[in-house]
Parts: sequence; structure tokens; C-alpha cells
Amino acid sequence: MQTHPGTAPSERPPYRREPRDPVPRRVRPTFCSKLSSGTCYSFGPVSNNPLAEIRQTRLDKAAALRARGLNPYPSKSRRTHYADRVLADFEALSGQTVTVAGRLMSMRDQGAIAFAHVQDQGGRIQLFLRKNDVAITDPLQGTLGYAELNLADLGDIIEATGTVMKTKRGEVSIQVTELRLLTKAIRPMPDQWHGLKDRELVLRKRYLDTTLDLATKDRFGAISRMITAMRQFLIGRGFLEFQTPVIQPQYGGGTAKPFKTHVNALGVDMYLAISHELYLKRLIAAGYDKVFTIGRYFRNEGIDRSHHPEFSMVETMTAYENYEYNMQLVEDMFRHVATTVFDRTQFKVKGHEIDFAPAWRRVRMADAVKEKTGVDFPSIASLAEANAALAQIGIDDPQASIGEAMVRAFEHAVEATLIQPTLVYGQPVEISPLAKPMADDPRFVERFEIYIGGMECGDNWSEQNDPAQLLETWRSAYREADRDEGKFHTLDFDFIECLEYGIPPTTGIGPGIERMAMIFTEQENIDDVIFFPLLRPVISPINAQLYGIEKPAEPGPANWDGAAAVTFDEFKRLSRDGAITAHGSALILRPAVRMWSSIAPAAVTRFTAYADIEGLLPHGSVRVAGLPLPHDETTPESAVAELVAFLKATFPGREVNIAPTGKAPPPPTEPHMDSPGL
RNA sequence: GGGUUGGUAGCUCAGUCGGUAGAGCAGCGGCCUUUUAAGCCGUUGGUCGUGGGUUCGAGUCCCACCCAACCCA
Repeated sequence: MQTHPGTAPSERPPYRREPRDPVPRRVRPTFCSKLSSGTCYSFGPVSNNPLAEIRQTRLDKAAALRARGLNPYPSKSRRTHYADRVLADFEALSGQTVTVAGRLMSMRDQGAIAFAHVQDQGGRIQLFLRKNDVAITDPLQGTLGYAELNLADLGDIIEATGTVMKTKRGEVSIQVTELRLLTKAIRPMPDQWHGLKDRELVLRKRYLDTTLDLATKDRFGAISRMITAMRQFLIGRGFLEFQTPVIQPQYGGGTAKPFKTHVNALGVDMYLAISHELYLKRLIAAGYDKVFTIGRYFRNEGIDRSHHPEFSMVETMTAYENYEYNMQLVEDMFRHVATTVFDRTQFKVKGHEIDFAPAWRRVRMADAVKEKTGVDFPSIASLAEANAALAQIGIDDPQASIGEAMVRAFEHAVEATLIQPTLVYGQPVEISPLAKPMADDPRFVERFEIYIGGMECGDNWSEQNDPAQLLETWRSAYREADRDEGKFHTLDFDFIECLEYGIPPTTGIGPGIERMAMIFTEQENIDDVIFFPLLRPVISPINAQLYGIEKPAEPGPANWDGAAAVTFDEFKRLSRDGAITAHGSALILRPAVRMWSSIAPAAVTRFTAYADIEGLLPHGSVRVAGLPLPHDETTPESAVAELVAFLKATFPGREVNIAPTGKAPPPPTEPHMDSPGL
């Protein structure tokens, strides 16, 4: 072990500036460490901004490390132990040499000794550094000596090798013999004692929250293990896991507003999945009897404490079984997650103690409604009567069918009362277009919903596999005008065809992972179980300054919708003025050349070219007309060469694609030259 | 969609009646060989969310907007 000879004044760390810089900070220009020969790293002008100064100090330190032959960002670590293993195995490891690595969370410098805490995935462990123990700075060994300890900052990723010991106060520590810096942090960590309190910062910078708040970190770790547990549970019962498409030509399998997207390579609009079940059923048709997917779902609807536009479900399909099989499956799965991941069956949900150990209550929806409201909907013969019954129990909201009236009553009077895990089955056929009717009463279907803590936590049914019935159900609900409004299942004829080949009796479950996570981690806000919740994107003023991001032009895009047609020159002007901005990541050109012949007196053939451009307006396309056509060239590609060059120069970072020629879409109905913003 | 609350230094927060923007942590310069949010001395650091308005004077009062949270629908 090398020892450090001591620190003479001439060996001061190089980033210290002496004498102090006499230049007033507010007017000081961008600087690099004058004392290092390292590369200058500067992301922008150093202003009077304090964060900029802290960053610059740390960049200077990185340069100082380089000047001493140390790479501030090496690729390799020598880690042998995680912190929690060292703490747990102290008796066995005491006196042994170990290497730990992680984020430097605290440093208590006492002169010739220092105490620090390093935090890794497993936990925190204290480092005990003595000047005479720690190897001196050595480029060959990559070690950082005690004399240069202040080149390390809180937040840096470091590695420490040393002997496991206990301090006088009894804390298990590592008496460090070699210290290495693995990553130089440029930004300061938030206050490690208070952590992040600002809710917005917690959500936007979750990685900081999990670093500072170990309860948050544990929570997300538990959610990850929860997903693993469900996967293992299903695989243990003979299920096969499949991937299903997120980008789908239809968005069947549910009624929710979809996210629309565009597939450039195919030149068609598609949708992000609102459901995966039609694909799981195709897998049943493919001959697999037990399948599941852990899928991502996208629903372009509201955001609140229990809804998020992007969420996940573990969705299964089981052939040759019906919904009763699934009631048991889902109950067993919840119990399995509770016991294997959380080691208990009781959880506090919205102030209620929920217990997953007893058998779950199973109740027909009609019976549950009757129990709470006294209204026996199955015995009601007419819609008018049903709506009258609704009004009588205080719901002045007439429904379109007896079944929907019953559901309305259920939502109003029953849902919130279902605290302990409850399986509600026998939903009306009107709201269940994919489910199989019950044999004894076809007004209701073989379907059940899971309720826990008054919250719906999953929807499940025996799948309708009669293609004629399903097509009829879809057709009767479908309205072209309301397409994309999420009011009904779209007409997926490819799936109907699949059913015509025949699939066996099939049933599926789809518990929402976020809802489960809220229950098991006892959270009341969905943002606390989604690591990266959806927020409006913002660039903080400070980052805009540091990274030199200019504010977007204030006038913003013109408020066009539908279509517009402009000349090439006008298009150039509007683009440069910022009235036309790119909306998508790609711009798609549909060039066309129109040819006509004048008849008399001189029979001359004329050509004119135009191109419709998608991706510039929120909806529809811009038609750029009067494109210059090179002499003797009549192909659409040659006509748009100049336009393509202009687009690439004006909207850097956007792909510019030329759609296949031949079939141009119908032209814009009317050019709107008088739109607002022009 | 409606209502309420909040946004001040990198982080956590004060800021009274409208009168020169503060503290702790972090940072920087010192001292300190067993600390536990170490301690002591010194010190840097501000687009008071954005834009208007009122005023001799605005973090504070008024208006609009942005972002977020909470409650309600």
C-alpha cells in the first residue's frame, strides 16, 4: 500500500486559483481552468448564474483530473461488493478487502481524516479515509489521492477499495486504501437532507428523487418485482408470453380515444394500441392455448389521479376455459404477488385495510345493484321503466338501454362500496360487445370486473367467438362520423376473418398494472407508481441559458386546419417567418406533375408541378404549387429537388421523405389563403 | 371543464403595512486524525414563473398567460 508523503503548499490541487480572481464575476467571460492543460468543456457562456458557476467549477475539476492523468469518465469498475452485502456480512467480511462503487452522498472532512457515504443499488456504506492510508494520485492505477480529495464532489460516482471495519461509533465502514473517480458529476445534487419537495421536480426528475428518497426507490423496485412475479406466476401455469403490436391499423378491443400516428414507410395513418386482446385471440387461433402479454396501452383521454394516457396491463387469453376459470386465476395471481413480493396479504387502500387472503366475494352485477338500490333491473321490461327507476334513486341521466341503466346505477350506488376484493360478473350485453352471452340469460354476458378499494382493477370475460354475432354487434354500433372518438369498437374485418376460421372457447384477464401497483405500494396517485409520468414538456429558463436554446418564435404556427395551397416563393417566406413550422418528426412530400396540351392554335404540351407536404400543419397538408420544373424533366422527383433541399435546410432534424408517386391523394378542397396568421 | 393553492439562490424555505432580496444546505477559501445533517472562521451566488398595469418606488397590489399540485365534475 502506498502512502501519501504529505501536502506541501506547492502541491495544492491545481484548480484553486491564487490569488483570487480580481475580475468581477458579472463581467467575467467564459473561462477554462487556467491551471490545467485539459480540454475546455463549456456548454455555454458563464453568466452571473450561480448554477453556471458551480458547473464551471466542476468542469474545471474534471480538467484538473485529466491534467493529472486521471480520466474523469473511465469505463471500468473493480466493484466486488454491494453496500448492503458488506453491512449484512460484516462478521465474515471484517478485515477483508472489498471494493464498493456508487454515488458519493456525503463527505465530512476533518483535515487528515474524512468520512463519506457512498450509495449503490443496495444501500449506503460509510467510507473512512485517512490521509496516510489512501494511495496517492496515480495515473497508472487510476487512484485519486487524499491531497486531491476536493476534486471529488458530492454526486460524483466513485469507487473505493479498502478494509471492512467498524468505527469507534460502531458504524460498519470501509477503511479506504484506494479511491477512484468513476464519473465526474457536473451538476450539484439537491439537498440530500431535504430531498426533492417540489412535486413538479419530483415528477420531472424522478432519477433525483429515487437517489435522495430511498422509499421512492424501493417502491419502484417493488413494482418491477411485481411485474416479474406476475410473469413467473403465469409461466408457472403454462402460459407463453408474446409481444403484440403497439402500432395497429385498427384500435379494436376497447372503446377509448386512440392516439393517431403515421407510418412513413407505408404512407398510412395508424393508431397506438388501446388494447391488445384481438392479437392475443389471433394467438389462440394460431394454436397456443395459454398466452399473455405485458402490454403498453395508450388512451387519448383524461389525466387524473387514477388515469394516465399510457399504462400497462398483463393480459391473458386461455382457450378451452370460460370466465369462471379466470375468476380463480386473477384471485390467485393477486395473492401470489402479495405474498411473494410484499410478504403479506393486508394492504391499506384509501384508508381501508384490504386483505387478499380470504376467498374473494363473487356477485352478479344485477344482484349487487338490487342489494344497494332495491331496483331489480332484470325484471324491468321497458327502457322507460328503467330510466324511471334510475330517476327514483336520484340519477337524472336517462340511458339508451336497460342494460346501460343498470350499469349507471351500479356506478352510482355500488362501485365505491366494493372495498374488499370483489368479482362482479354478469354485465349487460349492451356494454360488452366482445363477451359471450350467458347461456341462461343472454341479456347478460360471461364477464367479470375486479373491484378493490372501490376502484375497478380489471375487466375480464369469456370471449365472443361467433364471427357473425360479433360483426353484427360492431356494425350496429359503428358510426363513421364518430370514428376516432373512442365511442365503439372499430370494424376489424381481419379479426372477423380470423374468427371465421374458428377459435376455441376462450377467456382472458387484464388487470391494470398501475392500479395493482397503487394497491400494493399503498399509493393514491398514479404518478407515484409510474416512473416517468406524462407531463407537458418544458425547457427551464436555466437550461435554455446553459445550453444556448433559443426560444421558439413567438408568432407561432398559423392556425390552419385542413389544407392550404401556396406558391413556392410564398411558402419560403412563410417558413422563414415562422408562420409554418414542422409538427411531426418527418415531412412527407407527395409530388405530382400535371401535364396538359393546349389545342389550337399551336399544339403545345405544358407541364406544371406541385407537392403536398404533410407534417407542417397539425392536420392535413400544405400544397406548394408552381414548382420550377427543370428543362426536359418531367418526373415528380426532379420537380421537388429544390423544395426538398429547402425543407432540409429550413427544418433541420426532420426527415424529409418523398411518398411513392402514382396515386396522389385528392387535392385540398379549397385553398385557404385568408387563414388567420397570414 | 370549474374551483383552490403554489412557483423567491442548484436544493429546502423565510420575506411583516408597498420602501436597499434573506437563512440553512450545497459551492468556494481556511482550521481540524473516529465523524453521523460533524464543528468553527471567512465568502461567492438572484430573470422573485412570464408579460403587462398601478405607483416616486412592486417579490409584495391589479390583469393576462405559463407550469404544477389538490379538490370537484
